[in-house]
Amino acid sequence: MNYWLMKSEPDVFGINDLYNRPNQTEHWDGVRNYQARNMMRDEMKLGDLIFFYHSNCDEPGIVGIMEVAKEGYPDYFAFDPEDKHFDPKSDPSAPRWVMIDVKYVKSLSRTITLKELKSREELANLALIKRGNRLSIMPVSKEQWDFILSLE
DNA sequence: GCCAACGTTGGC
DNA sequence: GCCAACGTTGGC
Repeated sequence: MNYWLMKSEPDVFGINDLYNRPNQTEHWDGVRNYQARNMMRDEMKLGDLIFFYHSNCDEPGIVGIMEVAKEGYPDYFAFDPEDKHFDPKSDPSAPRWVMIDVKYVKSLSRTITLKELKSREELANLALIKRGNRLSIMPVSKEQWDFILSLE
C-alpha cells in the first residue's frame, strides 16, 4: 500500500466539501500536470491513503485523510468546452488526462500546518517542503506518514 | 533542441 | 497583492 498527499484550495474544494458529497466520495478532476497525472494513472491503487492538504489559504496544512476509491480513468471534464479545465488537445479516443475517485476517511483533530511540517527534520525529504515544489499530488513514505500522524 | 516569454501555483 | 519557482509553449 502506498501513501500520498494531495493539495486543494479550501475555497474551491475543501475537506468538508468531500465530507458532504454523496457517499463522501468525489472525483479528483482537473489535474493538468503530467507528473501528477502519471501518479494517478500508474501508481495510485484502490485503498491507498491520502493526506488532504489545504493550500492557498490562511493556514496551509494537512487537515484530513482520504482513500483511493477508484483507480485512474479518463478525466472527461477535459472534453467539456464549458468546463474550467477544458483541454482541446485531449481527444476522447485517446484521453490525455486522468482522474481518480477519493473517499473521505477522517478529519484530523487539528490542522498540521505547513510551518510545522517544515520545522521537523524528520520530514526534510518530504516532497511537499522541497524548495519550489508545486506538484498537487505527491508520494509520502510510510515513515513520513506515521510521523506526521504522530504530530496530531 | 534551445531558450525566451508566458501562465500558474501557492506561500507570505 | 507580490513574487519566486517552474512547467509549457512556440519561434527559430
